[in-house]
Amino acid sequence: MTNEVRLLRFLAQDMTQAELGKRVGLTRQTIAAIEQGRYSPSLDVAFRIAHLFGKRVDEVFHWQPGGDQGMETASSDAG
Amino acid sequence: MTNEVRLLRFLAQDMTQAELGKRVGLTRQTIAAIEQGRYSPSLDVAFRIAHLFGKRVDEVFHWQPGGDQGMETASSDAG
DNA sequence: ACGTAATGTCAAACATATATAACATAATGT
DNA sequence: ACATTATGTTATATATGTTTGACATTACGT
Repeated sequence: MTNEVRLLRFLAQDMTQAELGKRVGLTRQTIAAIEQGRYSPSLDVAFRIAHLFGKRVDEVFHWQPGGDQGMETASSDAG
Repeated sequence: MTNEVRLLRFLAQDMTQAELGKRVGLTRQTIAAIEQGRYSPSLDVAFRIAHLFGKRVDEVFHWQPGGDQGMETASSDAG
């Protein structure tokens, strides 16, 4: 699970980690950890960050099936 | 934070909570709790569920700014 | 009436996200 | 040289997601 948080932060007038954290209700340490992919945030936090940058969650956070586990699509069963 | 999991599960050949849980790597209790909005899942789980139904995260989980806290948009600061 | 499948719900344990506090470095300005 | 700002990083504590095990209800088929 990678993300564009750091890039988006630079594009938003070089917003600092502390400033971003303050705006979305997180600490700067948590922002740093998220940017480095040390863990994936909660869905709620993902929505807050994406909304702040005017993006969709999937535009900010990039997930790949099997990047963690392996599983199929619902349609792969029906069709 | 509401979601369409239950609806999507019915549309997918009446998949059971247990079956959905098995496919995305969760227990049926966790699926039930998520459907009822008792808590919002992790971003990873949200991606797995959305992917299973061939939807985007924001199509499955509906979040509203201020539904939990109050905060602004990045552009609301710039102009 | 009985068994089974699907769901709701609860309590306790466990895993992970997040906060807080502290210390470190590099870059900037005085 | 010194202070300040932004960031990286660690340890510990707290909050919350998730699992496991159990028990209850409803609906269906026999």
